[in-house]
Formats: sequence, C-alpha cells, structure tokens
Amino acid sequence: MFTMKTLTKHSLPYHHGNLSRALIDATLDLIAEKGIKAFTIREVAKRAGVSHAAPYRHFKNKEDLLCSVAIEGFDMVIQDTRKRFETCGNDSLKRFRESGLAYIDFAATYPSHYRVMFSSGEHRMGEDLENRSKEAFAILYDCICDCQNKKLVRPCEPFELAMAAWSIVHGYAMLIIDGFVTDSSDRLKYVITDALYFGLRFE
Amino acid sequence: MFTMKTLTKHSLPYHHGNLSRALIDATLDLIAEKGIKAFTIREVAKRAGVSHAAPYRHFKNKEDLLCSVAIEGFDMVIQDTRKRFETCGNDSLKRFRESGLAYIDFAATYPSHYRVMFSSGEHRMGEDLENRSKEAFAILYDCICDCQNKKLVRPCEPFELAMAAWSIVHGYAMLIIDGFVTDSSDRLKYVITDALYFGLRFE
DNA sequence: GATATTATGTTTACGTTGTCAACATGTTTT
DNA sequence: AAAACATGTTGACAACGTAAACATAATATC
Repeated sequence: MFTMKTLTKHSLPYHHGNLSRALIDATLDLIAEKGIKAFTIREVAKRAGVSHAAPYRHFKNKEDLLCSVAIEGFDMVIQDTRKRFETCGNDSLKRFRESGLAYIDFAATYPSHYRVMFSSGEHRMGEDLENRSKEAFAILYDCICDCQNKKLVRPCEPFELAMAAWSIVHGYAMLIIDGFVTDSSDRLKYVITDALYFGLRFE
Repeated sequence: MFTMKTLTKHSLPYHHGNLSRALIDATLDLIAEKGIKAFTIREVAKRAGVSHAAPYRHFKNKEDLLCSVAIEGFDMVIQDTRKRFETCGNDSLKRFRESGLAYIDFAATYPSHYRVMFSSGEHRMGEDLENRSKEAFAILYDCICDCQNKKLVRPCEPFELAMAAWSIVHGYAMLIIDGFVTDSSDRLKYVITDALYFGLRFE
C-alpha cells in the first residue's frame, strides 16, 4: 500500500505535497521573524501558498498546530539528549551535565520551538504533548537517581532534586529566548551547570 | 487642587471611578479564571461595566494594559523583597535566601501577575517595565556581591552567579504557574533555595 | 456663576482573525 | 469506471483590536 509516509522530497505527491510539514515550517519561520504574537493561521497558510482554510484539513485548530510544533521540539531535545548520552559511557556525572546542556543548547539553537514548547496559555497540553514532557523529565529524573546510587548526588527525594535541576535549566533557557541574556557567552552555560552540580552533589 | 489621586473608595468620583484600577483587576480575574488566551479588551471592559472602547482612554492598547499589570507585579515583588530584608539584619546569607523565596512565593500567590510579567511575546518591554525588571535583578546582584565580600559565595563573575540564581528561581516559578508542580509542598521551595545556596557558596 | 477646556465614556465603523459549511478537485479503492 | 476518500477553495460569520466622531461630566478660567 502506498501511503504519504513513504514519500520522499523527490516524489512530490498530489495536491500541495506535504502541507503539514510546510505549515509547521512556516509557523517556525513566522515566530522567528515576528514573534509568537504575529503567528496566525491565515499568514501561515499564505506563506505555504494555500488558502486560508486549508490548514484545517491537517490541524484541528490553531492550538493544535502549535501543539504539533511543541511535540516536535520535545522529540528533538529528547533525541539529542540520548545521542549525547552515547558519548558518556558510564560517567553518570557527565550524563547529568549533558542533560542540562542539551536543553540550554536546544533553546539557543531552536528558540522558536522552545518558545512554543513552554508558552503555556497559548495551547493546552494534549495527551501526546504531556507524554513527551513527562518523558523529558523522566530522563533527568533517572539521571539523578543514577547519580545518587553512585553517591555522586546527595540523598534527597530525587523528584525534588530533578525539579531543582529542571528549574535552573529551564529558567536559564527562558531567559535566553526572552532576550534577557544577550551575552550568550558559552561560559555562562557552564557556570549554570556547574552551579547545578555543586548544588546537588553528595557531601 | 482636587485630583484623582486624593480620592478614597468612599467618595466615588465622576464617571466610573477608578477605571484603570478596575480594568487591571478585571484583567487579573479573567486570566486567573480562563487563562491569558481568554484575555480580551472587550471582555475586560464588559466586566468593568463600560463600553468596549472605554479602556483606550486609559491604555494605549492591549499590550499597554498588560504592561501595566507587569509593572505592578514587579513593584509588588520588589517591595516584598525589601520588606523581607528588614528582618534579615546583617545576615547576608539570609537575604540571599529570602530574595529567592520572595519570587517563588510571589509566583505562587499572584500567578496571574507572574504570568503576565514573563509572558514575553504578549507585550514588548516598554522603558518603564524594563527599568523594573532591571531593578529586580539588581537586588539579587547586589545580594550576591555582598555575599562574595563576606566570603559566603565563591568568587566568580557576580553577574553570572546572579544569572544562575535568577534562572533557578524563575524556572521554578514558571513551573509552578504552568502547573508542572502540582504538589506545591512548601518543602520543595526550600530544596530549590538550598540547592541554589550549595551551588554558589564559597568553599 | 457662566463658559471654555479637558478628561472620560459611548457609538459606529472597519479591517483582521479563527473557524465552519458548502463546494470542488484530485487520489485511492472497489 | 464509479464510489469513497483526502485534500484544497470560496464564502460566510462572529469576535476582536482599534480608530474616529460624538456625548457628557469634571475642572479651569474668567
């Protein structure tokens, strides 16, 4: 059976092609260019070269389109984090550090994705989106448990430590994309992750 | 000379009374009830009992109204932080801790304010708003310098340490108002501030 | 105290947006 | 080939932000 999913960029199919993809890309471009406030279904449709109602064949509504962007973002960080882990071998501490850096780097590299992921109020969490965010948190949580087992992080409710770690990384990432951090010196991100390590380590 | 500012709640004056105030309150109620997405000028005007165009006599536009809410929020945290400092005497470390707790408590107590303060993209930073946010950061910065002078915090670029501190507190506050932290155990906030202290302390 | 001026609120109007329904057309299945 | 389905277009509507014209209350000026 021939389905959309088997298409490559060289076999452009019927109608527009891959409109969902084009709409998501247009959304990201638009947000990068003019901010999330300028994001409208109609402008996104125009940029994708379709009529103003076409997007409704692919997304239930505006919220749903943003949700898809957020899900894609979570998938990207999760995947990148796992790839970083592969270079860490058995070094739990390095994994701990990399999981923080992955978020900070992701926010800096894909600010539009990150903004959508955490612009709550713009979109309610669907079940799919909630699963991704739980999965992302779980990676950090497991990482901390691992460090605790090796006496690298102090014994404390791991959920609370994971919350602390998540907070500092997320907070810094938000400050980056909100433009509070213009400097963006690479050094600063190591200060952050160092502070995080010193804050949680075993003593 | 009799001006608006001399009015009390018992001498309801001409026209509506204090419409700016009523509009800000209605904004906060509406956001608390239905989220920031449901915030519209027209609904706020209706709740204040005026016509849909009345708000434009007090605020340049929608953004400007949100800006006023954000400014009010910053003023509230700044004032609360200073009040907490009065109970700290010369204890720089306690001041450091309180400045973090002030933010977390503020976000938990006035989530609508906090959401507006940091929902960048909803409103551009006017000069007034930028000044408040700089003032808030300056409090934290000074606090850290103070701790460094007393060898309580490790010697490192104080701006970067302040950034780390701001990040963790802001990140946690965002997670609270986004509903990622449902537990909201008081204990958790101390874990956060402890982690912060251990992360930055002198050794 | 009467009148001019200013501050505040209302009505009307217009363009933009989200979204739906009706329609049209291309693609797949039977 | 015809039916069923997926996808895109057009047209419509209500809600919204916001400006202009108008109305009225409060203050200032004489």
